[in-house]
Amino acid sequence: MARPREFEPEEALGAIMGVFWRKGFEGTSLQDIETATGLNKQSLYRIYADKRAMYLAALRRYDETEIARSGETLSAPGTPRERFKRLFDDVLVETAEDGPRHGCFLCNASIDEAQLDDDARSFVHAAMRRVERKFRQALGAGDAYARDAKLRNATAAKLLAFYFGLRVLIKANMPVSGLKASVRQALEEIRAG
Amino acid sequence: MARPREFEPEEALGAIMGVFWRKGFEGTSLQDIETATGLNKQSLYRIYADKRAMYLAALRRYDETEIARSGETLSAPGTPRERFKRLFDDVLVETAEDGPRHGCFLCNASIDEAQLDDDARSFVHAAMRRVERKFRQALGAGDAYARDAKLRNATAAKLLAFYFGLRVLIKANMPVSGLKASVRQALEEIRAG
DNA sequence: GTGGTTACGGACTGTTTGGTCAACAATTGA
DNA sequence: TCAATTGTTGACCAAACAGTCCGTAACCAC
Repeated sequence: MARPREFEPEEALGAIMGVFWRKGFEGTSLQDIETATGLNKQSLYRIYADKRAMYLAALRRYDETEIARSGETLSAPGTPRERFKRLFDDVLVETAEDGPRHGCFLCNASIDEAQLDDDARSFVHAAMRRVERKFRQALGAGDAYARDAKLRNATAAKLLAFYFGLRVLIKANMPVSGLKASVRQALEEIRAG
Repeated sequence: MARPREFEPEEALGAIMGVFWRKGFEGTSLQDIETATGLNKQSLYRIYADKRAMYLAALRRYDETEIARSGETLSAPGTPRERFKRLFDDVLVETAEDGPRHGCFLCNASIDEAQLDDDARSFVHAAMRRVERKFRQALGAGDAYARDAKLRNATAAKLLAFYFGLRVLIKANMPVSGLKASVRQALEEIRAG
């Protein structure tokens, strides 16, 4: 019937996610997206209505890949402390490899918020709430937290703040030794068993 | 000798700080700055070489006002726990008044980082380190921390991550009740005396 | 007052922005 | 082979961008 597409939209979305993640919404130009995907505007606009739709799709993709991966890390077997140790260790890997420190796309997006539309803003908010719920579930693997919902929720919120703060500090290039020490302490405060 | 200035540069800088704080570097146009200050471009460019110089000046102003105020909050008398309670309560005030949730300008700037020059990046980094030192000093008011430098530094780094994360969560409009509970728990974990 | 000097404000510039258009190329079904 | 349909491409657009220029207004010393 018609000419088939010469590129893979899913691959392109990966590249779009990467560039928005690194440079933010306002900081990314269509030119940047063309370069990152290897496509030109017309092909992009055939798939997405406008730049904001691309950004929203990038957020969704981030949620489906990175956030989902963190969710799996947290839901794999182990005590709460072991689970969060895995999560934090994954984050600290970013500091080891001497590449650019992206930070957390959700976190970055929520700070771009001023120039975001309502759709993106509420998506970010919802995604953060999902992460919080994952944190609660992971804590629920420990007796102390399984018994006490109030303690579980407060601890989840505290760890969520610590988690996002950690990613900001990593992005701001703070010394790794201090960050590792802070993670060690945060983990110790999670009740054993 | 010559015509005197009709505006107060210090006042204008306050307005510049406000707009960059709210909208970020890329998100703020010269037009926005003109509106915020009530000045026109020519008067602005007479004081600052370019937009980046304005941003850097805004960061400095933030450091001299907001960060300095937090420093005073932390260095006023009291146990470490009391001191951090004052700091966190100040932050939570932002959630009560139903205005826009600015977040922390340092935090916002470190995420804008991609499009920042080296001067701004290193200024943000240095300011964060100063905040960290203030945290350490505040902890030093408690015997347990005064005795154990390693514990003090790890706790300071942990509280720093929690603090920045809290500000991100506030900006992302997370429910206040959870944030308050997380603060309560973070404070409880600070050793008494 | 007058001359020298400085501040101000609007008009202007070249570039980049997000987004569109129309011509061309390639593939399919008949 | 030929129409119909779709993908790709580079040219194009108006608006917004950071930054500049210059004529005019206001002030000071004298």
